[in-house]
Amino acid sequence: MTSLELNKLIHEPSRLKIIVQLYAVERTDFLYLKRQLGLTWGNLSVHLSKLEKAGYIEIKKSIVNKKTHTSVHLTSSGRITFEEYRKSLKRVLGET
Amino acid sequence: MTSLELNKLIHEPSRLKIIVQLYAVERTDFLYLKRQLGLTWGNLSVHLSKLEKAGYIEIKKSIVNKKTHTSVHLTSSGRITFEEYRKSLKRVLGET
DNA sequence: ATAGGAGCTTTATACTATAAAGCTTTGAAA
DNA sequence: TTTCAAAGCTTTATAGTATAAAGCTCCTAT
Repeated sequence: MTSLELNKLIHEPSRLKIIVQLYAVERTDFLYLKRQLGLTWGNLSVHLSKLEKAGYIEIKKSIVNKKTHTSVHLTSSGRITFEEYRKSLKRVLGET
Repeated sequence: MTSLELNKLIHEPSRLKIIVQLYAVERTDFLYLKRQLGLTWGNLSVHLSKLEKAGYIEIKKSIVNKKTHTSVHLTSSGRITFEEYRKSLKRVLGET
């Protein structure tokens, strides 16, 4: 049963989608994620903070055209953790 | 994004495992699920109630050897909903 | 100067999962 | 024969989490 544990931080739908996106493109920004996933500012902000705190993503802030610009990328820890999550998920789903 | 919605009732890890189990065997009992998934009485009880309320499973109580015996089976609605959930999940995971 | 919007963050509320306590029946021992 | 423990749950309380609302800062246009 231990091998069937699903990382809850990643399992949450919005965060799962964030990670999947980052897994594909390596780096993206706040606004793109917001539009892509249809989240509110607050919601996305909180999710990103949690993922950052866990060390799964890195958040970089810069100034572009005099506006703050937040870009996000998956850390190798995040990448590996996601791959493990996927394996667990497959085990949970089994032969179905 | 609508097609990427994950049924939260099914997405919750314990309930997902319950459904996967039922999907495989069609009918099982309370104690088996409890041992198989390593849940407490209370926890399993609550999860089953929610799944029942949603119409995904049917709970039947009977007396076996003078003891109450709770058996559970997946309704066709539950089966179909799970299959849809699986499809959504695949779409969310995409090419990863 | 100030009004409005972009780009977030922080706080509050409402929901949900887990754990603890309780309930009922049976069976065995004192 | 009453009482003690255990099986088999259910209900209630607590603690954690997600979403929504309000707030903050910087910029640009008027």
